[in-house]
This record gives sequence, C-alpha cells and structure tokens, in this order.
Amino acid sequence: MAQVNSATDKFYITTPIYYVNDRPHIGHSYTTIAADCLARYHRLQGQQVLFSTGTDEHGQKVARSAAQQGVAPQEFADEVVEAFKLMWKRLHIEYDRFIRTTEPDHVVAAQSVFQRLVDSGDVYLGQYQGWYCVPCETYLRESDLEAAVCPQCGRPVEQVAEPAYFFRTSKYADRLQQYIEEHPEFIMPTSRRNEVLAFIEAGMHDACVSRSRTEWDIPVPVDYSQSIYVWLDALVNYLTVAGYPDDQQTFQTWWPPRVQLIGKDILTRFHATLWPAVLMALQVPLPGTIFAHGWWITEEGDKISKSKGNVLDPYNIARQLVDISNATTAVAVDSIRYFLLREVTFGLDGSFSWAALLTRFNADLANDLGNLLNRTLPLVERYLDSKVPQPGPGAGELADQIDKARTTVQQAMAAVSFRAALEAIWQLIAAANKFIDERAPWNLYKHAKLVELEAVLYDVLDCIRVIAIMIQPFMPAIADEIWRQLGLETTGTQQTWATCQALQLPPGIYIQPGAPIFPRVDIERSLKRLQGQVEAGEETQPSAQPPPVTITMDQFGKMELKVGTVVEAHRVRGADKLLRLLVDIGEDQPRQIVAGLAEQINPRELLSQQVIVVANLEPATIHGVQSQGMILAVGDKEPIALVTIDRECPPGSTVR
RNA sequence: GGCGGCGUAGCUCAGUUGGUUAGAGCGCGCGGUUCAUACCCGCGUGGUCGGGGGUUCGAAUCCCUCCGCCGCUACCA
Repeated sequence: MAQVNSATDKFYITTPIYYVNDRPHIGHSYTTIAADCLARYHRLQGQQVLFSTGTDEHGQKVARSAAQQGVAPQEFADEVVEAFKLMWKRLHIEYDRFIRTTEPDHVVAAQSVFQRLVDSGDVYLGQYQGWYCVPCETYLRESDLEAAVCPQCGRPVEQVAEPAYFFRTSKYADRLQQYIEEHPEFIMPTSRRNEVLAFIEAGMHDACVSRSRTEWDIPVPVDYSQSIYVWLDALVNYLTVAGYPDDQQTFQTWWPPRVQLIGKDILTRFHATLWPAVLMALQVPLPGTIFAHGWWITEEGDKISKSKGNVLDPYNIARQLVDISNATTAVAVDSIRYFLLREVTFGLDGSFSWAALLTRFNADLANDLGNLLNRTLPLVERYLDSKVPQPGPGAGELADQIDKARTTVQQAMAAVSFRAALEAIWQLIAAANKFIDERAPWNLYKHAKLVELEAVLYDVLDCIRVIAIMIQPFMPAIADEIWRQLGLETTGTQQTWATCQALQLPPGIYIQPGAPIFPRVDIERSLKRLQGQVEAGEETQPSAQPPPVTITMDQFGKMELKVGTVVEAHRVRGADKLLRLLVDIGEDQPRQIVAGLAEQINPRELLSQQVIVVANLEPATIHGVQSQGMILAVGDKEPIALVTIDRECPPGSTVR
C-alpha cells in the first residue's frame, strides 16, 4: 500500500472548498470528517497541522441564485457559510482555516497565479466556442453533449462564443503522466489513479480558464473584460491558505499539502489534471497525495431514502440516534463519525442503513468499548477505593498488544485507511476484555491476591487510556469522556500519541465513573419505529404480517386517493430507478409524479394506464424533479406490480 | 464501443510477490463466566473463492472465455 506519511513535523491537509450554492450534506461532511480525523491524528503525533476547508463563492450559479432570492451574492454566500460552519461545529470538526474565495488574500492569490501563468506563456488568449453548463460550472465540448443538455446533470447548457484565456494543459500532459506513474501515492486509491492515467492517455485539451467579465467573479488581471474561471479560482485556494504568493515564510513552512481529500467526482478533470499542471507551470511542488473517496448512498430499496432528501445528513442521523438510544448528542455525533469511517473502505462507495449503524453502535461501541470501561471502573471502585494503583511487579502485561495496535494504526493512517486503523484499535479492545476474563480480578480479590489484583486492574485502566488516545481522531468527544472517567482530566494529562505505550497511566489518581456512554439499542424495535415513521406519510403497506398499528377511519379519510391516467412517462436522466410521469387526475394540469418503477416497468407500458394516485401527499423533490403525489404499487421494498382498476373511470374519480 | 475494476461463508468484507486443512466481524448454535449496558470469553456452524477452460508439481491468486454488477471514457462517420 502506498504510504502518504513521511517524517516531517508539518502536516497540511485540505478538503475541497464547497460551493455555496449547496447546503451542507453527507458528501461534504464525509470528506470533512475524514480530513478532521487525519488532522487530529497528526496533531496527536505532535506535528504542526494546517487543516483547511472553506467555501467556493464565485461563479454564475451563485450570482443567479442570489439574484433569484433578491439578495446580493455576498449576502447569499455569508448565509450559507454560516450553515457550513455550524455543521462543522456540530460534527466536532476543528479546522485551522476556513477559507472563502471572496476573501482579499485569496483574490490576490488568484490574480497572482493568473498573472504568472500569462507571464510564463502557459496561459494565452484564444477564442472559446462551445457550451457551458452553469449549474456544474463546467465547459463542455461539442462532443460532450447529448442533445442540448449537460451530460452530468442533464440540464440545458448555454452556447458561448467569446474570446477567452486558455491554459496549456497539453504542454504538461506527458510530465504529469510520468509523475503519476512514478508516484503511486500521488493519486489514490489505485483504481482512480488508473482512470486518471487513461484520461490523460486519451489526450488533454487546453483548458479554458476565463469567462467574459461578470461583476461577481475575480477579474483577470491583464484583461478586465474577463473573469477568472471559477474552477481555477477555486483550486488556488489551497495556495492561498499556505500564504501564496506574498508570505514566503508561511509558504515555505506549509507547502505542499501532504494530503488533499476530495470526492471522486472532482478528481479527473480538476484535481488530478488541471491542478497539478497549474502547479507545474507555477514551478511549485505537487501535493503528496490526492485521495478521492466514494459516495454514501442509501441502501437499495431502503424506504428511508424516500422520506426526506436530507436524511443522509449526518447530523440529522445523529439526532435520530439520540432519540433511539438516549445517548448524548456528542456521543451520537461521534458514533456517526465512527460508523462512516469504520463501515466502508475509504475510497469505495458505501451504502447507509440503519441496521448497519445500530449494529455497529451496539456491537462495537456499546458492547466492546463502552462495556470495557463500565466493567472496569466498578472493580476499581470496589476493590481499590477508586484509586489508580501503582503498577507494581507483574504489570505491563498488555504492552505487546498495545505496541502491536499502535504500529498497525500508524501504518493504516499513513495509508489513509481509516477502517484498518479502527480494526486494529478494536483488536486491542478485545484483548483487554479477554485479559479481564482470564485474570478474573473478582477472584483475585476473593483470594486476597492484592498485588496481582492491582497489577491487573492497572493494566486494564492503562490500556483503556491508550484506547482513548487512539480513538481520539475518530471520536474526540468520547475520547475526552473516557479520559474524564479515568480521572485523567483532573491531572491535566494530555492525550499524545507518544504515550500510547504501557505503564504511562499516573498512579494515585481517582477514577470518575459516569453513566454508560453508549446506551444499548433495541435494534429490532428501533428499526420498526424508523420504518413506521417513514411509512406514516408514504404508503399503506400491503404487509404479509398483520400491521402492528391500526389507524382510525378518520385518519384514513384524510388520505386523498384518486384515479389518474398516465399521459406521459419518461425515465429520469441519471437515475436508474426513477420515472417521471405526468398523470391526469382531473385537475387543470396533469400532476408530475416521480415513481421508482424504471427497473420493473417500461415507461411505454404506462401510457394511458389508469393508476391510483395519493393526491394529497406532501410534494417532494426526488433527484432534482418535483413529485406531486404517489402512485400505488405492490411490493414491500421493490415494486412488483402496479395497482390499477378493472374498468375505465374518469380521471379524478375518488377511491374509497 | 474502448479502458479499468469487482463478483470469496446468511450479511459486510480481508486475502501480500501462486504453496501446508481459505480468514475476520456481524448473525446463528453450544459451553464458560458473573465485574459489566443479557455484557464478555471460548468452541462450533457455515464457502464447488461467479461459470467454463488453460498454464503449473501446486491457483481465490497468472492466462483465455462466458455471465452479472460498477466506474471512467467515447459515442460510430
């Protein structure tokens, strides 16, 4: 496995800057949690860390969105920035710099970069002809298009023909290719690296790096009729944070980033090609590793995905977890952080399910980690008057296990393999639990083997201390709580990686037992409850088993069911399962309804079909398309058959 | 269409350069223990490593082919 770590005392790590047109969601959160975890890990190591995240605020899309809301773009951006900052605070993310592309130092940096590229001949004035997708802020070639829509988002593109500046990406293609080939750790994971190499191999076009002047964007320094292309503008943020171009001392200190985390969508075109090529042109060192991770999607057929678009917002999930488990919010948030980094190999896509989350919560957090603490402290309370004993002879028996875990975690973290790191920590937890069973301190007490008893309990407490440190990057609040319960907070002892060794727990301090950190969850009952919540507003479930709840006639009466005739049916672009239907239910306009039927039913079969529509269902936007109702279909998770009627009825007829 | 990847126990996945009886966690079964949130510890259950063919003394691991899934890329004059 490629290692991204090397022995220096500086660690600069970045997330992408997030486009302010979006509210924070799991995509942003996942990247930022992972970055926070790496940042915390390197801080533990005693390294100086610069962890940056921020917002990308320029671009036509922002200007237009602001205009639509009747506010100035800056005001619009300010508001979204607050939403991001709040989210990061809630998710226990501690960044060092929140950079906004509208900040003065960034504007200076972006213009300076542009100027230098012009001076070096890497940027030249040309003529741009082609299309532009405003929502994606992406230039498209004729060949990229399907009809007149963007291949990525399916929305209409705009034709542009104007003078524009181009960056000579082509000039750096060979060097870049060679660099990637010679540095396996530069683009990770390997599968992505292959894709990038294939992309470069296919031939690189010079990239358009300016647009005709807009008020909102950063002007091109040499030509005020032009603005800097928002993607170039955005990429420069990584330089800005490191003090480019004027603060040479800061720049020398931090540059280049050791790790840049991004989502897989912005790897090929931007971070793996344009970005390093620009750095080459600027004669600035390249980042150590650009790591592209995958996406979180909802489990296939999972009803949760339908209920609300924001359900995959980690903080939202945490709040629901609080309801289910009675854990504190801080614990729930850390549990989500744990789940996200433990469940799926970093780099691959993952599917979120409550069953998986709750299983991890019970098995890993409550049973293994939480219970280790909660079985140990009472022993110390009872047998040793809550006082951490002297290690004494025979102590240090878990030293080998601790060393092994420490080494493995180090290797894993150096390879950005969160999952492997957590597995190693959990092996240590298991070792500690086993150690207690084998040494049975309650028997030692019974037989008055006090020296041995003290040694055993010391070892376990000491091991818990090490575990608290090791989990700190992943679950900072929980690490602190364990620290507190061990009585270490009162001593001012710091969590440092160097002390992840046996026999470092100061004797003589008093433990401070608290309530169990992870209240165990009744998974089956919780899943049913979650399912119920979702289905309440969704669908009468034709369940094989008798439904556990009854509804009143009155409740049933609130549901407006109508006969509808399908007048149009198309697939939703970019969605495998979704059909966009226009259904006449006797109103002035046919209803637009999105249905997850595309895998089972050909849209053509649906034309003129009569269906049953839930007419007063709260509208929802699914995959960017508004759905103003629901079609009844048979099937628990996947639709099997459509509910229809045995003779023709006028659209809009009431169903009772 | 081209390139790349994946398909391993009921579920989620590890399996280094081919080498003794294919591993982990969860689940399930049995036993132990009682300090603990019915928890922990031990043992066990369970796989024709997608199908077929080939190379080899020997292949989950290399080659070919077929099937299924995914990603990137290109859309055919």
